[in-house]
Amino acid sequence: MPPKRSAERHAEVLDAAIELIRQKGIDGTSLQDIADAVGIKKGSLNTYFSSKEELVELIQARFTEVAERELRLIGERTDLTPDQRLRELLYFHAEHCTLRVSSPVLVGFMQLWTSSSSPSGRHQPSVVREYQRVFEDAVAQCSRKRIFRKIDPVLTVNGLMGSMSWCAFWYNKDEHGPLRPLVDEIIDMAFDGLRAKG
Amino acid sequence: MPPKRSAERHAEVLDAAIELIRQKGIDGTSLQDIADAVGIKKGSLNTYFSSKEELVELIQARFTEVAERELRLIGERTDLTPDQRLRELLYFHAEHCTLRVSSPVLVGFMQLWTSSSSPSGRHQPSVVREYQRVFEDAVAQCSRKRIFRKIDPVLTVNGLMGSMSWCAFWYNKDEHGPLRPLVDEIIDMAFDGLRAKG
DNA sequence: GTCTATAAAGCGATAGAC
DNA sequence: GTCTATCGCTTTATAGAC
Repeated sequence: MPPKRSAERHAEVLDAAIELIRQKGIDGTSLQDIADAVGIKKGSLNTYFSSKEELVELIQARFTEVAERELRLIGERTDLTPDQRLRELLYFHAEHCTLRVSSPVLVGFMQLWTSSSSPSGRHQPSVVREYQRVFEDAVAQCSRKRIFRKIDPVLTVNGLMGSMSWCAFWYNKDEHGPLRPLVDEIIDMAFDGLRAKG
Repeated sequence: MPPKRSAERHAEVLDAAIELIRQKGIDGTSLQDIADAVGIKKGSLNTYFSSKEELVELIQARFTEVAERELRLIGERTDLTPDQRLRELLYFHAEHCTLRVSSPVLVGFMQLWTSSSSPSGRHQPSVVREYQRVFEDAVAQCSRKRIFRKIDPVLTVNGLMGSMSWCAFWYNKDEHGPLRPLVDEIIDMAFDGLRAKG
């Protein structure tokens, strides 16, 4: 394999690793698998990361970065009503779980994501906690504007995000077609149960 | 370690394996771990199963067996209205995912469960498919009795089961207390969106 | 039924030549 | 930047003594 410019190859390695982990999970993906996919030898991988643990951290960082940027963009949209904003947030989550992270690895990421990197303390606010807060705030705002009735935002978000995340388990593009209309219908049903009466 | 009666030891080995896999996942649990937990030597395990793959199949079979029995029992209860029956089914699923199979291993089981053992064909009706059918039938019956409005049972069940399964990710007994009231509240919100108008 | 011992394979990590 | 080669470790699986 001829040498390539570093940045280019670096991205290539990361992409291949993400795709393999998407299919087979972290434990199921060996460095040999990744090297084969890129077309280099296993030993050469240490140019791009010094250990498998570091590789996982790199992927995790990219995953988080993408999510946070998208969430911020949705939050900044002033053309949406609070419930429309919540809908966009939920759809993003469904898409993120379904299309970018497949079910085998979703739990792995959730665990990595949840576990605080700091060893001290027990249950620090983690990245996931902040991620979820965005959804809870959106629900609370819907309640405040009397679009939703008075509900527990945390429990509501847990229920809603479950319906979205679960798409990763049953949704198949070839079988079901585009994801958006399916998710919209699920959200419609859920929102109907949350709306203020009258 | 003194010899024990076969059936007794067999159950002991299976219980230990389930508990370890619950905590650390399938890949994260070695035969050495299981042998240590039972207090026998690794090599002795082949008395109870001939390979790790067979062990996983044994556990999977027990898991499925329990689920099917419980579902059948709920289905036979004549004291429940259709929506109450659906609620019990959903609660069972939440409990099954949350208390009996923890999040690290939930996906593993889902995959094993989903994948057909028969190599021919692509997407046979799997055990999961039949499991889900029970829920779809319960939803359809709610629609027929005009308790719910006219809705797509498949999509509805996917949404509802997602909310239930997701409990495995966020629910913590010490932090949240009993599971039942939380699940009931989520189901209340969801059912409110499904009820027939007027 | 349990043990010891070992085979055979795969893993991540690293050193050193080019 | 890539390769070869190898180390040290863990894994599953198996054979044979007691």
